[in-house]
Amino acid sequence: MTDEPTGAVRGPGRRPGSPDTRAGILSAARSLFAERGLKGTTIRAVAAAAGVDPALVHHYFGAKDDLFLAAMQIKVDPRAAMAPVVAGGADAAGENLMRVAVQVWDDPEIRLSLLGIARGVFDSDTQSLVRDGFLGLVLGPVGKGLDLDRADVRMPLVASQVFGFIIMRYVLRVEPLASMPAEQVVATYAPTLQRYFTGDLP
Amino acid sequence: MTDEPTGAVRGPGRRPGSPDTRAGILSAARSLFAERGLKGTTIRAVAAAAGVDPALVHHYFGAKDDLFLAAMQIKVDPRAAMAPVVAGGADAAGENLMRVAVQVWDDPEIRLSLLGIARGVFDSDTQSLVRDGFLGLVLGPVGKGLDLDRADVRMPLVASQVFGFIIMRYVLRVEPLASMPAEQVVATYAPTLQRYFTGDLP
DNA sequence: CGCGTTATTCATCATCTGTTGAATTATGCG
DNA sequence: CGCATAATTCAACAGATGATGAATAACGCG
Repeated sequence: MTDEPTGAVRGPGRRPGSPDTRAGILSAARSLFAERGLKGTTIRAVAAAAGVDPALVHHYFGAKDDLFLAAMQIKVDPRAAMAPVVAGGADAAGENLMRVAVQVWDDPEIRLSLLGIARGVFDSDTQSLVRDGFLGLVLGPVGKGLDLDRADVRMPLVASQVFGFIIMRYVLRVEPLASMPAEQVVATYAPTLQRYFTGDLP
Repeated sequence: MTDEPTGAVRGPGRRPGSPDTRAGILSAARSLFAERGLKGTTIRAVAAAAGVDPALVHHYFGAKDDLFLAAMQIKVDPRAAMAPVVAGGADAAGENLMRVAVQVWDDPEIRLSLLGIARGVFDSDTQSLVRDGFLGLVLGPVGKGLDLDRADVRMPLVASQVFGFIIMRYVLRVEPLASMPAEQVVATYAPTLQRYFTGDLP
């Protein structure tokens, strides 16, 4: 019969050619943490989503909080992330933000960290964890004398404003997310947002 | 000696003149749910905050989800809540919203339901619970033919936008909430918000 | 090949959590 | 007063959860 011993590898011991289990766990953790928050996500659920044993999660990442912090580590240079927005000067910032916003919205990793805070998906303890890690990421270079100005802080603030609207409509189900004219929303906000970049707003 | 048997009432049985235990439980539940979310709040924590036994919580409210829904029940007539905003017509809406916004921000009960959704404090399961209860509250009268227009839906949408900014600064600790010029923020947004009420925005 | 190292699972523990049922005391109605 | 009813606590259970340590299998270097 077509009895291929494919899959169903049982018992302990190293697996033959497993690609990158560590990345798989991180990916699964990101999705689940973003969806259900810290307390709502169990190590077992992460392990199941990654197709591994819960013990392996601990083996790689230690305690649950450590896994969470690891999942929050997005490798985005704030200066680079800011560049496409401020390209063309303050005049184009509003319009540029529109494209960046849609981009970020479609990027699960960035969305997790930015929106994770903006949405406040997490309980207060978790928010402290995220905030500290995020502030370290965004403001860290400043502390190291890299001469970033406040625009780096403005980006997540402004972006969260834009996304807040979208999220709000999504949560309230005023209309499905699929039919959401994100561009239109951002364009509407652009004049106000632009003033952030010109410095007219605190 | 001054040995008053005040407090420290041990053992089962009815307590002498307990004021309103049920309300105390609800109040504690509101605070904790707002602070830590559904999954982050335990029945034991609610009971401890209310100074009663966990079993009593179940006795009054049944399952945890039932308690949560009970805690979400805010007795606010959306038409009445909307009135001070739309008073004076669309021209004054932006300014009126400023006062209402500050009011709502200071009202823990309203804040819990409105911001609870806006912040997305809760996991996805919880959000469904909240959303259903909230939509029932806001849109229920419409279903019953009370002829509310979309302004009732706009209010939480707009308010969440305003509050979203405040929350964002609070979470990121750009500056402490106490020194936040809420009026200035709302005033800044007023022109855009106003267009919601005049119907220029979807 | 031999052997240390790494990857992986299994079984298990201690703890926390939601929930229940019995026991106990006050209240109020007749 | 006597007794049903409501209020309240205690003890306990079953399930889930974070975490650990031993066992096992593949890998890679000499």
